[in-house]
Amino acid sequence: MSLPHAILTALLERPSSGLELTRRFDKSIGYFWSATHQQIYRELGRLEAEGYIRALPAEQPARGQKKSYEVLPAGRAELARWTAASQDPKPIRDVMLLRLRAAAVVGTDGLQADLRRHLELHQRQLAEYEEIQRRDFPPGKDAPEDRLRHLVLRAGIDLETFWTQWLTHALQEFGELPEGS
Amino acid sequence: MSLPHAILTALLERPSSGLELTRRFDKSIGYFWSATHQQIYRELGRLEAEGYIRALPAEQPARGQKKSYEVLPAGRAELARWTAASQDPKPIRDVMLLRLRAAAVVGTDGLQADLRRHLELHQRQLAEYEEIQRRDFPPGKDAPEDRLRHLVLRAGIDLETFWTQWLTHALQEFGELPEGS
DNA sequence: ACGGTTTATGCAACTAGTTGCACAAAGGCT
DNA sequence: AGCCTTTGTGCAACTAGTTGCATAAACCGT
Repeated sequence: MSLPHAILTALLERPSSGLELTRRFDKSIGYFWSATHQQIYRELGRLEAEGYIRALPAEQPARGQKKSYEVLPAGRAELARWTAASQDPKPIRDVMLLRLRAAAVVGTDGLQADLRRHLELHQRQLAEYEEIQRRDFPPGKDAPEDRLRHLVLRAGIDLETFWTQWLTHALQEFGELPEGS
Repeated sequence: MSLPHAILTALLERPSSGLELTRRFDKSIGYFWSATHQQIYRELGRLEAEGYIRALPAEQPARGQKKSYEVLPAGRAELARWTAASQDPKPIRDVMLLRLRAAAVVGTDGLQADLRRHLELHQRQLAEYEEIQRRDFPPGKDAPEDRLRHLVLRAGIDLETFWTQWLTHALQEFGELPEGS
C-alpha cells in the first residue's frame, strides 16, 4: 500500500500529469520506489475516485490529452497519517543471496560472470547517487526538508557502497575457490 | 520466480516435510527469502507436479499426515540452471525511505517513535546474526560451502549494520529538527 | 496529404505474494 | 468418554506488481 503515498508525495512536491510522474519515477522517488506508467495511471484513477487528488482544469479532457493532478487536503491528511503510522520493516528479500546459497549446494559454475555484472551495475548506481549529492546537496545547504531528503539519498549511497564491497569480497572468494562445485 | 528455488535449495540441504520447511524458513534461508507455510505447501505441490521433487514413501498419505520430500535429479539441474542464469538486481524498494521523503513535505510528526522502534528491531536482528556467526562460523572453519554460506550471512550482518547506523543518524537529525514540519 | 515517430493515456491478463480460514490426526486433561 | 490444544496440511480469495498491447493526438519530414 505504498505506491499511492509515493504518488501523493511526488504530487505535493509538484503537480504533474501521468507521464511527468512516470518520468520523475525514473529518478528521484523511483530510486527507492519504482513504478511503471501503467501502475501510475491506475493509481491516479483510484486516488481521484477517493477524493485525494483532482485533475487540474483543462480544456478537452480527451484521450491523448495531457491531464495534470494536484493533491487535495484529504490527500495531504492521508499522507501525513500514513507517514506517522507504525509499520514493520520487511525482511530482506534478495535473489543474489539466494543464488549464492544455492551455489553452496549445486556448485558455482556460471555465477561469477553475473557477480561481476552486478558489481558494475552497483558501481554505476553509486556514481549516479554521488553525482546527485554533489549537485543537489553542497555542504552549505541544509534547510530542514533538504536534510531529510539528503538523509534518504545517503541511504542509497550507503546501500550501493555495501553492495559493491560485498560483491568485491564475493568475487575474491570465487578467485580462491576451485572452479565448479 | 525464486521461491521454488529457495525450496529446492532447502530440500537439497535436507529432505523435509512442509512443516519442517516452514520452520527452517523462519530462520536460515528465510532470513533473506521469507515464506509462509501456505506458499510452501502450494509450491511443494507444483514442484512435485513438475517432477522436480518427490514425496518420500510413507504409509498412509492422508491429511494431517507428515509427508517428506526429496529433490530429484531434474530438480537439481533446474536449480543449477537458475543459479547460473543472469538476473538483474532489483532496485531498492523501502517503505521507511519513502516515509522520510513524505515527511519532508507533510512534516515529521509521529515518525520519530517508529524510527526508534526500527532501530531496536535492526539491532536485535544484527545481534542474532552475530550470534549465528559465532556459533556456525568460528575462525578456523572454511570449507568451500561454508565460505559461501558465511558470505551470505555477512551480507545480512552488513545490511543490518547499515540500517542501525542510518537510523541512528536519522534520529540525530530529528533531535536537531524543530518538532512538526 | 501521407506515413512514420514521439508523446500521452489507458485496459486486460497474468504472476507472485499475503491473508483468512478450514480440516484432520494426535496427545493430554478431567 | 468428551473436550482442548498442538501439529500438520491445505484451499480460496485477495492484493500488489508486471507484461503486453491498444488508442489517439501531435509533430515532422517528404
